[in-house]
Amino acid sequence: MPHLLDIDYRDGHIILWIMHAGKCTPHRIRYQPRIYLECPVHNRHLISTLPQVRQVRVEQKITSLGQEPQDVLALSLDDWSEVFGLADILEQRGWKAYNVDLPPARQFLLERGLFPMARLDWHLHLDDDQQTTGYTAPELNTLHLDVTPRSVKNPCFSDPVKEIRLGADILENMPEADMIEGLSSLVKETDPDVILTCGGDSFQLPYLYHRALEAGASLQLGRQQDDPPRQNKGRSYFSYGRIIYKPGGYLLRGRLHIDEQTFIVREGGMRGLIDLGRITGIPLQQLSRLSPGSAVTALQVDRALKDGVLVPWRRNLSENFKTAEELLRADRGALILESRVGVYENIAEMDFTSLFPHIMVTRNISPETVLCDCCPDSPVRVPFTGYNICQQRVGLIPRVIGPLIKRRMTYKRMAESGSQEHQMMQNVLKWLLVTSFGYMGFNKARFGRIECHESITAYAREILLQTMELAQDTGFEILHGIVDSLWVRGSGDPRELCDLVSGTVGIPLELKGHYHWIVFPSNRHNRAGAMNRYFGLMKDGKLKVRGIELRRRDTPEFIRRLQHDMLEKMKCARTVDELYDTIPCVLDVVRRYAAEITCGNADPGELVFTTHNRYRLEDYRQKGNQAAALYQLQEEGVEVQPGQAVQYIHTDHTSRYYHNRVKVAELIDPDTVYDKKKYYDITLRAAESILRPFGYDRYVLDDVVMGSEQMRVEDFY
DNA sequence: ATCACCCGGGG
DNA sequence: GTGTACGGGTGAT
Repeated sequence: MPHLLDIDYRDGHIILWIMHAGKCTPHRIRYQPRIYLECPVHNRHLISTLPQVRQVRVEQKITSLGQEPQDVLALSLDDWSEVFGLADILEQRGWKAYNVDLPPARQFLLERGLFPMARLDWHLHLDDDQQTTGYTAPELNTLHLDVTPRSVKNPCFSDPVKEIRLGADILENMPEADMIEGLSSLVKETDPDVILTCGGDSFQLPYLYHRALEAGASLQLGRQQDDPPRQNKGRSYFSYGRIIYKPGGYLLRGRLHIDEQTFIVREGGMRGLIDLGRITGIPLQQLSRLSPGSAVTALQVDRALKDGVLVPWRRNLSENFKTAEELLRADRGALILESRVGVYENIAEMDFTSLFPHIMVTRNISPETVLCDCCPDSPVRVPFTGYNICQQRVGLIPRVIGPLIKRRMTYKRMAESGSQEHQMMQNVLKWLLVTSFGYMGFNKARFGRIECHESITAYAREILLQTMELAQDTGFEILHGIVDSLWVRGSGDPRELCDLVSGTVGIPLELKGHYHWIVFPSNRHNRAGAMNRYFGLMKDGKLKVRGIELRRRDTPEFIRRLQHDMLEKMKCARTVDELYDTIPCVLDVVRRYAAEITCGNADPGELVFTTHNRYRLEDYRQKGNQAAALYQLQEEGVEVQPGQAVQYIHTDHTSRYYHNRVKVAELIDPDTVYDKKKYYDITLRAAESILRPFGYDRYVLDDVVMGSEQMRVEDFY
């Protein structure tokens, strides 16, 4: 049966790319996309005289969640390219425009009930069910594309192409133009549905197009001539508390260019992407380049549109600064306990699965249900804040999240029998669920509202407190708790506690496992318990480590190995007593690594710190290591966007000139000498992170290490 | 001492 | 087309 591979909108036409019997062909359909306008109906004739507007109809639509339908104008457009200008003119008259940022391809799919990868009948009508989990994904002819420039060390666009690989075929040892045209014909012959690249958006494709231009070769990777590569400037944006650099996407016509270095593909694979494409209705090339937050928004938009709700056009979203009062209210997050510092055995860990999504669904949290106008006297109140919640109808968010939780559970069950594909699909859905919460508190989120965010964390705190109470009532002692997890000790059966809590709260509390031993270290500066660092050995033999250097992406490989090797020694212990017995071996590890550093034998490549700069060089107010590294790169003519990685090693930590304190990784050569004293200090600090609970801080460790090596501080100089 | 700046999540 | 708040760390001033 035919399947819908991709969809495109061009020159007033929708192009459906239909796969069937190993071939993929385009089908052009005339299509007039629509925008909606909230304005007095008598203006319809005036509006229909506007040049781009083909037709104006009156329709009943909901313009705001939770309101009743009202008359609005539906404007059919001949051409979408001027839509923003048109919407601008209309809004300047004081009317409100809707569905303006809903691309024509998506409108078309929604209208016909279609979605990417849907199975179609011979008349190109839907022969599939969008919500089912029991569909078969079509066979996709998939080839991997890789391009290598001549210079491997510092690849740049001026380097000629050395080698091109497409699937099993290799093009090399020929003039560059021949190689590029060879690729074009190879793609045409093998006719893949999907071209996979590893970082194709950030390097391979822009590089190939650039080389094709330089060499005067023609390059075509799509099933039709690709758009001349747009000036795909990457963007830097703020997400998950840090700046992320996102390259512009290189999309093909009639063939999918999927870059594996995107969040959704990395977490869900091709199979997870297809699954998400089906339920969001977003074409796969675009979808693969979205953040999970945008994907979940897409699901919400999809649900809203199907319910007859219009999507307001939001432009020029200025940074709205929160007032002090708002901040005070909003930042009451979920509950985090201070851990009880120490080394423990026989600890059980229990987690609520998808706590926040479950709260949204079971407590009916949605922008239109929290503080709704219809139930001001409802007895159901959000804890701590006292907000009322709608008792009349189920909110948009629960209607989206509920089925999503169910879908994930289905895949999770199927994954239990070892299906890798279902594992990937449940994994990517997990990320949608996780971000669906954060999005609530995002001031620019489409269906976000700070009171929802607040209500969810309020419920979460109440639930964790309630759980702690039940645990204590049934004879358990609480050692640590973070948001949705609890570490307890006691003679009772933790499984019974889980069942009791699950029943009382209405959200499943799961026994994550038991620990042979677990360590909750104190703060580095005082004796208080750290709230987010611990490590322990689970009874299934796995180490669980949080918060320490090992887990950080800026940590040098050398330090990561050190902590890994230390923990490997501790892994032999089954009890706290045995754990103390391993300490001499662990100290040996520290000695070995410290000696390697002080002898100058460590590999500088393993000492590299990898950080992601938040600002551009001129915006750094404090000239630290990042700024120094950026400075060196700038001297070399390398431009670094905020969010891109910067790598450096410490070369002279005490130098008077900040830009001499480090050396950027690109400039490391065989003569580069690292700062032994600095790295010795870093090594001991990393060791301390693990050993402090056993009485070894970095000064004690210094004695232990130096004593055995018969070394003196003078050896450094 | 205080401020600037980095990182974190799961399997 | 872009979750927050916050704790924990290091390093500069």
